Amino acid sequence: MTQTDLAEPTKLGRKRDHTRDPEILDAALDVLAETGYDGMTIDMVAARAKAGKATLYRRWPSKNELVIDAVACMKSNDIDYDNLPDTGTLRGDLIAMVKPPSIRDADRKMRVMAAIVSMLAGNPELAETAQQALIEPRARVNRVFFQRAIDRGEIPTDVDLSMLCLIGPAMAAYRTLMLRKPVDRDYVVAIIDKVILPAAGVRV
Amino acid sequence: MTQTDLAEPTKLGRKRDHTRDPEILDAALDVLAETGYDGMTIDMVAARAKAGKATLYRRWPSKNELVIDAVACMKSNDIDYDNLPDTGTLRGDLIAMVKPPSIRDADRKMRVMAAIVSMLAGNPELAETAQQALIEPRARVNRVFFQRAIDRGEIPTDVDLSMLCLIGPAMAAYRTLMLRKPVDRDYVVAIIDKVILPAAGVRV
DNA sequence: TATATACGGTACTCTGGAGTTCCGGATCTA
DNA sequence: TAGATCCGGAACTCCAGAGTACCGTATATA
Repeated sequence: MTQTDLAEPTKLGRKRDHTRDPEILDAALDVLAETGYDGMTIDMVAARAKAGKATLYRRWPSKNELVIDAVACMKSNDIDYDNLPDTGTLRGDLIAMVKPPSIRDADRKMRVMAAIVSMLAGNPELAETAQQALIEPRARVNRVFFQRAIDRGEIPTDVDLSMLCLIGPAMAAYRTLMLRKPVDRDYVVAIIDKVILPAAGVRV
Repeated sequence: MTQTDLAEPTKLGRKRDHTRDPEILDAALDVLAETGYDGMTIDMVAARAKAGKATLYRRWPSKNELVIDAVACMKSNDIDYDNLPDTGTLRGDLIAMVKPPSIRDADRKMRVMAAIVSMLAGNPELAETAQQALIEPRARVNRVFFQRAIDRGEIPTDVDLSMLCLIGPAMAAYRTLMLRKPVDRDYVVAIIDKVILPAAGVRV
């Protein structure tokens, strides 16, 4: 086999340790959430990940690509759509999603969203990534719950699903980003009971 | 009268043309909405206002103070709280606020909010200014409408006013900042009919 | 073993933007 | 009129941060 073989270059030298990728991306998310996009520096990320700056630039060509990858990786360890809670009532299902780890995870996502909101307009790739990683997963869970409620006859069949799915995320985002108040369990329950369920037309 | 008189220095020289202040602040808001806080440069603002950079630094000590003043000045030409529409129904009052100029104004406020969201955590003064100029005015109008509806017996007396007032702003902000879709008249009417009025407990 | 690449770490270059200074001209007071 | 301060505009200093280069060391292949 020659060195000019196209299919198998068979790299020489020490191999890149890809187990560090998630650690670096996680550090990037921490810094991003704390300081915002422009406040975040590559040195901060490298220091937090206990890595060299060159190591980061070997893996991502620029700060922008690193941030996009970091945002994208928030999607994975998220939700198992095949094993969502199924309590038999819409309220039960919605409340079941309000657990401390879920809240903490959502809070971090909010802060990351705050950090990149002003970039979305001029950065379509980042916008698309944020949509897929931060927006869509939560809406998807809600769609499952509302569809079940429709199938059970718990809520009318003519409700506006896309609108209903957004109420929770919208209220939580507004409280975090604009009002800068904590989204705790009591607040989420209040949103469910006072806004979402009435809007869904649940019998009271 | 000596020059060392404390009360009346009686400034010499050409006087500062304060009619330019609003023009400069308005230019700052345009640039802010278009490029975000960090994307905005003093040169951009000066160029758009057809002013010299020194003129800006004569009036505001730093970029941060300029932005705070610009955000604060969005509060004024806003709403006449003594002459709010009074149609006799909650729905009528809410719909009456959905006019093209009001929508355009709200859209600009949203973009400015997007531009500064990531700064709020580390900039309490800016956060307070944004609260007073962008958040509170709209909530205040809503409170008037909902209180009237309570007084008329149109909605229950035990509704959560503070929660109700946030639904509209939260849904509109989410759609603009996160989903990056336009908040047009149809969408606002849909929010009112499908979410706000059911949550308020209006008889249907 | 010789070579090539990864590693953490440090020092470097380069660019853009905040803030300052100065200019010629205009406008104010004494 | 003389001195002071404004104006728009241009040139300047200064610095932080993106990205690059190189070090000594570690780990891979041939």
